[in-house]
Amino acid sequence: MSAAGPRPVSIFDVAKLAGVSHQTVSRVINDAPMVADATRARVKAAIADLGYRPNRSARALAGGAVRSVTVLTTDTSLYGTAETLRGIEDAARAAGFSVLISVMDPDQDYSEADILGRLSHDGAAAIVIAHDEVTTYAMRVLHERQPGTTVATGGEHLGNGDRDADWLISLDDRTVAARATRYLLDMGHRTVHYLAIPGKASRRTGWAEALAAAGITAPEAVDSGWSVAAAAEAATGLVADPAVTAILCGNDDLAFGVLHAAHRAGRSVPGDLSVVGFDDYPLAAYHVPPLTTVDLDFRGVGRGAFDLLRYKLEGGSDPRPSWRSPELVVRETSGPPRQ
Amino acid sequence: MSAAGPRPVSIFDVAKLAGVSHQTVSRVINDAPMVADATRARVKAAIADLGYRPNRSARALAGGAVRSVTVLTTDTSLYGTAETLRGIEDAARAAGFSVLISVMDPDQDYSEADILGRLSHDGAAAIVIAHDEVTTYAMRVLHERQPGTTVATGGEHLGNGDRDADWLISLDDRTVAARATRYLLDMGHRTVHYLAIPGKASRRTGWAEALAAAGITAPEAVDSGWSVAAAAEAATGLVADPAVTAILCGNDDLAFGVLHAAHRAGRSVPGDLSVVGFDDYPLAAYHVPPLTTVDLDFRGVGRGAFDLLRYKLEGGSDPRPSWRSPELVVRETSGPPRQ
DNA sequence: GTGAAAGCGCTAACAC
DNA sequence: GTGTTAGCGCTTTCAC
Repeated sequence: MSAAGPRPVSIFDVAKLAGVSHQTVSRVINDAPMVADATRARVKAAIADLGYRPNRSARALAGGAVRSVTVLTTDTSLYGTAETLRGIEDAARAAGFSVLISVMDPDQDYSEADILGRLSHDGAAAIVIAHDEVTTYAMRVLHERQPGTTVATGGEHLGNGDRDADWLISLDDRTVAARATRYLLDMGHRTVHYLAIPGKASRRTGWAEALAAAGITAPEAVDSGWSVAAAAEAATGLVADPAVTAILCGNDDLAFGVLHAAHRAGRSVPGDLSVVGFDDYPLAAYHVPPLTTVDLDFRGVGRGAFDLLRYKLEGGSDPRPSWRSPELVVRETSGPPRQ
Repeated sequence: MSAAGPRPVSIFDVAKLAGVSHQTVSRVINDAPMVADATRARVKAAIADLGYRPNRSARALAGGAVRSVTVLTTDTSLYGTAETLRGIEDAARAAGFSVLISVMDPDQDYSEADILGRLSHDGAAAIVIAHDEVTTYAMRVLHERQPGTTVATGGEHLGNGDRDADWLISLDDRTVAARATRYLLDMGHRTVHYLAIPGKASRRTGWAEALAAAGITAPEAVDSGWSVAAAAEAATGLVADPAVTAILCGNDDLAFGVLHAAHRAGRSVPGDLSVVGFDDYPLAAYHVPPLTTVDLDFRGVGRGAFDLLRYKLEGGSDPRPSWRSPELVVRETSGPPRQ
């Protein structure tokens, strides 16, 4: 069952074959200058011959550049998380970093030690994709214990205003939630209901603020879980009420759930009911009818998070935000209310 | 910009504080026997006091148990991949393994060295989620070079029959594709068309075989890309043809694309056209109308892949398959053809 | 039970 | 340009 095999080839084997010292081999594999071209060629040949591959553990131990990031998150199959992860990966790969992913259980209680223990070593570079209590806690702990090597994305700001800008990247979903709410109001809806997703407080805030700004008392937000099924369930009361003509949803899964519930309740969309989602899943544009929603550039944010981390780690030029701002995408699940 | 900080606490610091040798500390953190209870307690206290955390690189270098897996794949945001990854993570986490993920570019050409170089060291444990050319190649290379530490999932069998069973885990989508085809035929459709997803040859094969078994000459399969958009585009010809009454799709995204195209073409589902997907996305059941599709237990397969890997690495009891078999889930996008 | 010595594969710092 | 030496933090093996 065990897979021992012969001892893997090391830097010394290469050195011997090439007739140089192991240090020269090290120089070659690290593209260091100060190696004669002829020597370099000889070493490279030996490397190819032997199929030598550097051992990252040894490299890390010896104090070489680390070139790896640990991503902490709770659910890699959620659209937003998956896309953010994708963005991180893309950027990390391009920079020659490897990415470790550490998935936490949203229903478990973690200690500081639990969280720190997920890193491969003390002070290891980390990116937290924060979108719930557990990951928000992880983000706090890591930022406090190792601010120089931690970056987070998606999390709500810690209330430090701009001081968070050097480690926390987030999309301004609050403003765009307000924008979406106003859009519905402007079409003539008397109010807008909100189907809330756990954690994303800023979306709810934006919605409430837009209502307040219009002089409307916000109806009670309805809480839903993350899944389409939970949303369909949570929205049954809402869709059954003829007075409800517009619903803003915490994300597209919830919107799909609402659409399903509305269909079952015999309410037509957008005739009887306008539904607006959040996230712009790839499917949203191809749904029947196509879903009005908010485009959120998760992948861009993931890339941005990695760029920022790398800047903290290695310096270089200040990375400039490279992600799209959230934007309302009006499609066919929204319209003016029926007279 | 740099994040130096004080030297992290090592095993020696703990040893000193606890008044023992570093070796004893090593024993304690590895739960080795042969340590007096009093000593153990003292060491544990020192560990907590100092906030000591073992360095995984050092551990790996020194020949300790590795406890990490590298997952190779191309697209972490595809449903099947994301779910498989999730299954691997769940199982890995439960077993105390950390998971590294290495994303490859589906459009790039890789050499053997490129692939081997993605592992943290020679012979590092790897799981390949194979679903396209690049990952299939990676799976071949790794299996050939380090069969004892490689497991793959999703890939088509290499034609070795049962000999692949100890490293390749795949769902039998061929049989269930045939089953889905027969289901449509049995309802009275004269033939079934197939919208093909790249790579998944066994699904196409199952479809073709079922048709052949019914004495029907298979129509030309229509190739689509992975995205909903590509599918909607690819299916325009199909949905425009009134002779086409049933379409089996390579996955649910493609099915959603077909549904979209059908709607645009003014064909009703399932009245004019039956559509069957593959994968059973969470959304499928809540789509309007709910999508007939095939349930594929990716998460179970991911878990199974990890269990198998661990068995290869550490022995123990032979892991038994723990995933659900693929099954056709009939919902509301399929029915008998109109007379 | 516990400690001392050696070494994993590599890079850093220094010599030449 | 290149080689030598000394660790990185840990686990192993072998003493006691």
